[in-house]
Amino acid sequence: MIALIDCNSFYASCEQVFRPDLKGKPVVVLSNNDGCVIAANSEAKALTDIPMFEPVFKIKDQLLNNGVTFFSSNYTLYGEMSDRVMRILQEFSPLVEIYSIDESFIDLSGMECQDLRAYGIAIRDRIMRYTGLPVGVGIAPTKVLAKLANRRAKKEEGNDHVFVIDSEEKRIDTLHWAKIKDVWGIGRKHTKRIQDTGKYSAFDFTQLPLSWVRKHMTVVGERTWRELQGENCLPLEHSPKPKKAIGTAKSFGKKLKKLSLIEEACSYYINEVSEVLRSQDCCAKYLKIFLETNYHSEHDRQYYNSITVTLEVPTNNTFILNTEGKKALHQIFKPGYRYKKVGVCLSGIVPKEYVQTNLFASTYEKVGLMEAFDRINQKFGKTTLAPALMDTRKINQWELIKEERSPRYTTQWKEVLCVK
DNA sequence: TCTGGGGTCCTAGGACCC
DNA sequence: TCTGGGGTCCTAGGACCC
Repeated sequence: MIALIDCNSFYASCEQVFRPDLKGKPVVVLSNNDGCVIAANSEAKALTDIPMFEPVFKIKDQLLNNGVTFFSSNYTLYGEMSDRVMRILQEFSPLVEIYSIDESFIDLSGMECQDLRAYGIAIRDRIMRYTGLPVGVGIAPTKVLAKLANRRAKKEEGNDHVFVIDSEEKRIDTLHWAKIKDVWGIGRKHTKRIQDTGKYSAFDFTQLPLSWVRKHMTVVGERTWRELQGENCLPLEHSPKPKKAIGTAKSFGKKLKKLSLIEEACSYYINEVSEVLRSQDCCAKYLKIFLETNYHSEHDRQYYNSITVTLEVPTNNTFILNTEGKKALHQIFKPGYRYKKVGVCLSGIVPKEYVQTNLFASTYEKVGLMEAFDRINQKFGKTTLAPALMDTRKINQWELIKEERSPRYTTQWKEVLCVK
């Protein structure tokens, strides 16, 4: 058996943990740049029908009139709260697959004879007691069924956020209960295609011939179909796989026309992604830089361009990547546009001990330089050392807007909650 | 005026190899 | 006149996830 543990309205719940005055009140969390709603707690969802990813400016009045509290996203806080939850889960199973910031699959094989519902309740209660975060627990023989069980745990009254599929009757019953779009792995496009054949429940989907599923939804759809019948096709991952691509691209706080400021942001992102790359002991062969204007805006002239640089020798050196990135950016930058976003993406990622060197390469790396660079930044703070191109004093000229960010309660001494 | 960010997997088609 | 057979690698596009 597999359990899926998922935090309820995770970002909003994290904010509420440190603001007990907001208990039982509507809370929403906004995306970067305070652009869209990305999380809303049940009170906020109940109050108004808040569509996720709706631009905030369109619904701000509606939210304010209903006394909803807003937060800008505070990923430092959410990431650290997530670590706490995942550590607790390790007390319940030797195998925990962290699937995302707010959910994990855990292996319960060998425990089938136990009272799994009681076990699920114990997980739910311990996480609440240790972190203050509410979670839902779904337990079933496969991942896709565990996802459905988790959904039912939360949505159906009387389950107290724990639901177990441990018999054929419960499996069939849950498949009838679930709509097609509730199935993990079936998104908007496939839902529509399936509904066009006159099928509406997850059960109906399992009655479609496999040949149809295979033809229209490839092998990915076939796995989902099989998992719903109780056949395991998606094994738990024992260890996190190294990333195949590492990228970052954020909208500027305001539209930028000047190349020099875009350069700053670009070097900042390169610094960030190369640090992630080094943390997994890898090097990258390709560096992609892209630049874009605001495609939502009708009156602005539009421009998008990207360039992928093939590095002579795969590297994770911030300085080499910065030099290459700057050259690439100069090639695609065209004056006269109001730019909204610059992005960088590293790919062709290989473990650093397998890097294929090049006899004629002109780059020369100082051994140990980046290790020292990272250690100093870990000890004294994120940008204690940075390439000169990245002028941290100018950051406010392009950085994202986060007007309502809560304190970083758990990671900054100066921001620790004070109890009187 | 203001519209998120970071990923994965699969397939088809083209270019190329011997 | 007749024009093979077995591959790999890369990219773009589509679908999905949180």
